[in-house]
Amino acid sequence: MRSGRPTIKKVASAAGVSTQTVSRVINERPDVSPETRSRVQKVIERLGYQPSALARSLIRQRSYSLGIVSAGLKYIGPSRTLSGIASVAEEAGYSLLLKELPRFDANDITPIFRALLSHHVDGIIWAVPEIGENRNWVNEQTLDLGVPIVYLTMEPQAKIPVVSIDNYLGGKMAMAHLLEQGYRHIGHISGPLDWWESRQRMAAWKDALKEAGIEFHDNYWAEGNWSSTSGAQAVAKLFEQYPEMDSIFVANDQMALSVLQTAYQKGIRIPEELGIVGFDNIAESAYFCPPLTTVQQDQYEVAKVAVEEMIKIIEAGWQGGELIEPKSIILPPTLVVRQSSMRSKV
Amino acid sequence: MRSGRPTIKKVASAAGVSTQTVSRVINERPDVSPETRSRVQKVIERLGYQPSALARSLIRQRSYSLGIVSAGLKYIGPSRTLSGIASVAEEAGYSLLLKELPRFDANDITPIFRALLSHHVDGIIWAVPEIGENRNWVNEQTLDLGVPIVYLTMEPQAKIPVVSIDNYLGGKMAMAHLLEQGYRHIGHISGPLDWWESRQRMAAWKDALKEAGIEFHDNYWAEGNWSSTSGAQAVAKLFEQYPEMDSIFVANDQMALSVLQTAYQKGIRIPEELGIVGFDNIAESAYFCPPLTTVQQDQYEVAKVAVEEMIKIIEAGWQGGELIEPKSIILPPTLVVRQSSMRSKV
DNA sequence: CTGAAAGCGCTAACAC
DNA sequence: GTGTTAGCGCTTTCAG
Repeated sequence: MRSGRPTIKKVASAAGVSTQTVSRVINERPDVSPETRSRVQKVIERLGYQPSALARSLIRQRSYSLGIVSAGLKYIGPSRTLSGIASVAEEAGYSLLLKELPRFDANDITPIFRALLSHHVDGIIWAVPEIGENRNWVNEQTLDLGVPIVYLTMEPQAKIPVVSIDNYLGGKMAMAHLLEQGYRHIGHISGPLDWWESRQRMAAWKDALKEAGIEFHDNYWAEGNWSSTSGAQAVAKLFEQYPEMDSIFVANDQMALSVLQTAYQKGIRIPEELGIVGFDNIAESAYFCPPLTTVQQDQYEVAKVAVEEMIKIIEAGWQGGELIEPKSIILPPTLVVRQSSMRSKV
Repeated sequence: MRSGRPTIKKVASAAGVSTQTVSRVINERPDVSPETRSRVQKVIERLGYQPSALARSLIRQRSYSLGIVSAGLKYIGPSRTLSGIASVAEEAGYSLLLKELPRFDANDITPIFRALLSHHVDGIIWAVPEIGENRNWVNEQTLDLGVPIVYLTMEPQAKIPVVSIDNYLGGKMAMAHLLEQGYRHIGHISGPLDWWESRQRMAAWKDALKEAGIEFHDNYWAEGNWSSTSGAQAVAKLFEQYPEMDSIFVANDQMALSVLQTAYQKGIRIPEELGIVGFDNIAESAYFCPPLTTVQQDQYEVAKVAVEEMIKIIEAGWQGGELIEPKSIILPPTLVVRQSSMRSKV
């Protein structure tokens, strides 16, 4: 069988004290005599004793662990977010229990919550983008889990803590830049419109056109599904539907990549004949041909803020003080200007 | 305070039975009368009772949870691996405790193990690539954690369970393809040479040259650090050092991307004047200009095999049967041929 | 078939 | 300062 980790009992008997005294030592309580303390310390070292987080969680009714629900980890966005969550949580002394949804639009979330709660997590970070109906449960009355939830990437709502990038603002920044560069026939390749983020980015495009006094037509945009493949199809459609088009605001970098490829194949010069702005600033986009102008979202910052918010809520609830009024936090993206949109060299 | 989840006691008293009867019901033991069972079931439903995984782990000395140690989650490789681990573990009924190392070459792994063990994980999957000295501890005598460890992406060793892609074979496949296409002056851009994977890929390049009777010179290769930026520098160096070069085997797709960009800027035609093969098959590589030939590693499969192996070891150890002889599992990659290396159109 | 008692590893509350 | 008792939520004997 297993070698068996030492328990508090073993340490106690090896040091010739009671388990309570050992407990006091490992919790750094003041009421232990220096001699006893150091004697116990030595035994702990020698035996390589490590207190059981499980037993502690049970008795303290506090686990110092967070449940993280994620989806699409094989994509770069979600994994960057997770990476941020992991490092910030680590630093704050929280462990992470990870659950990945099999699909973005997974509806049956009950087992997820059950599993997380059965491990007594102190809070849950819902790091799944808002898509279609996949947030319907948020306001259900039955949703009293007894632990706080912080949501990432969803439409801010009253009484719910949400942390997200301002996708609308990002779209506006992209559009302002294109307009400033003198482009007037700006097309749009959107993400799937059941995604909240897609709709935000598209709304920014529409509003920017309107505000610039440019007429809008349904031929001016096409829907993709974030993949490069869908981007290639969307841009082909746009070239047909909108021949005067002189630039495109593309809802992510992967799709923008295939726009560049298509333009290259057709001999269309970028940025002279066609300006391109993407969204996300993936690592590769600085090395596209030509380098891609794009809206950068700082996923790490989102994660950091989310974890900090989570911990704040947990501590507040636990100290019995009045509960924190849940608030939404929307972070601004930044525009990274590169060659693909620099028509007017300054 | 918290609403407080119902405990087995509450269920028991609400159903008018003892706690073990409830226990028997939730564990689907046969020795409960149908009437009692259904009565208890109903109370469980009504109260939304969920047994505490913590308490269970404590008493069963078995947590059904795995510790996953990862690094560089913001990169696509590690996150694809994690994604695979998450879904396979989920399916097998195991929870995941995630720890991310702050750096790839983090040396102080003791706190990681302590944290994981304090949560009574049944096993640990070490999903950190082998770099420099970061595996020195593997064979230390002190490393008797009492739980099995499965290692990903490292040099197979006796008595240690390792799951990895065959990087050497991948390199050989890339080289065989280039040679078959008639390229003879094949350069190499390696990853950082303290990475085991880099060395494997580079060794394949060298050996393939040798086997093809092509002389080798130190001017024929340059070292990168996986990033596109480093790839740009490396290829610039190669063009200088090795003017006759007619093709390059690049150790990952990101660096290959900047080779394509450089060639484009210099007006070098690909694949006619310069053949390129990458490694990884990231999603974007099919949309590079031109589309990139590359060696595909199936990270998901690696993850799947690793989790299955882990569970096998756990179950074997737990059932008291003789321990499984640890074995290494090396999976073959596949070659994805695209335009960047298709000099001889068939 | 069902319940009572003991205990997983730890800590809170009280004694001494 | 230190030990004793009780109990977190559950399961495992062992009676009945």
